[in-house]
Amino acid sequence: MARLATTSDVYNAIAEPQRRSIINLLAKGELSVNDITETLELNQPQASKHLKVLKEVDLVTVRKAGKQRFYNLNGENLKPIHDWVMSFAHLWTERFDRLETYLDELQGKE
Amino acid sequence: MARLATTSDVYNAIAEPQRRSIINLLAKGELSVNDITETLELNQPQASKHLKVLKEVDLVTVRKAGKQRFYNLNGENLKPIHDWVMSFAHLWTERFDRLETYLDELQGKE
DNA sequence: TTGACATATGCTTATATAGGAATATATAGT
DNA sequence: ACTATATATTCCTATATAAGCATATGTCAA
Repeated sequence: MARLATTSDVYNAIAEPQRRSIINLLAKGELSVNDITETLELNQPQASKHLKVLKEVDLVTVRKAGKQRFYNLNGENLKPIHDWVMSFAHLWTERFDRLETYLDELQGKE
Repeated sequence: MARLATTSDVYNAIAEPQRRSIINLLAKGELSVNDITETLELNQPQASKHLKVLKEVDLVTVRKAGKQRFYNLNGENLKPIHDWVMSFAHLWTERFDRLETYLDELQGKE
């Protein structure tokens, strides 16, 4: 078997550099396919394809407006990755072990 | 072109579920190839191959001891991913915006 | 050296893309 | 209906694996 389909796995979805670039762009606010295409200097079909992958793992949502489709980042679905990577943060920052406690406080979990 | 080679990109290296499992295991301490093979119920060659990929992106290091090779997690190289994902953390936690400041303090960057 | 154990590498196969080009679909305006 | 614009989809190709299997390499012990 080959690698898992990107459409079934957020980790695979963000493994593609241009998809990360798209995510970076969308973090600033919604953009049309054309905006993304031009900013990243992609071919339009490529942009649509990457957006499709991101949509399938629910990392983005679409808003229809006339001829255009405005894509929005659905960043919450990066949280599992965040949580996973965070569990290793203590490896590069000794004082990071206080972080978890801090985060709990932040979220009011006490 | 197809996807970027896993050997050149940490994001691709961790896109493979079993490699993440290996990383999870190594987080608790160094393990031999055999330990990993048995714990994850892999074929020995597969374990070696995954470890090779992880080694090539410098996510693990090896310690030779007789016939065995003990692999150690080199978690610092997960930091770029951590940093990237962290930049979206405010999207799922409103009060997360205080986090960056906190992290700077933690690391003494002021 | 011979044998046993531990690990790495090579080969083959099936599959999953990513990109390019062409085309299809959708929507708005005239 | 016709046209222009915006976006999505299809087909094709080259490439990158991941797994399975066989085999090679490395190391220790008798």
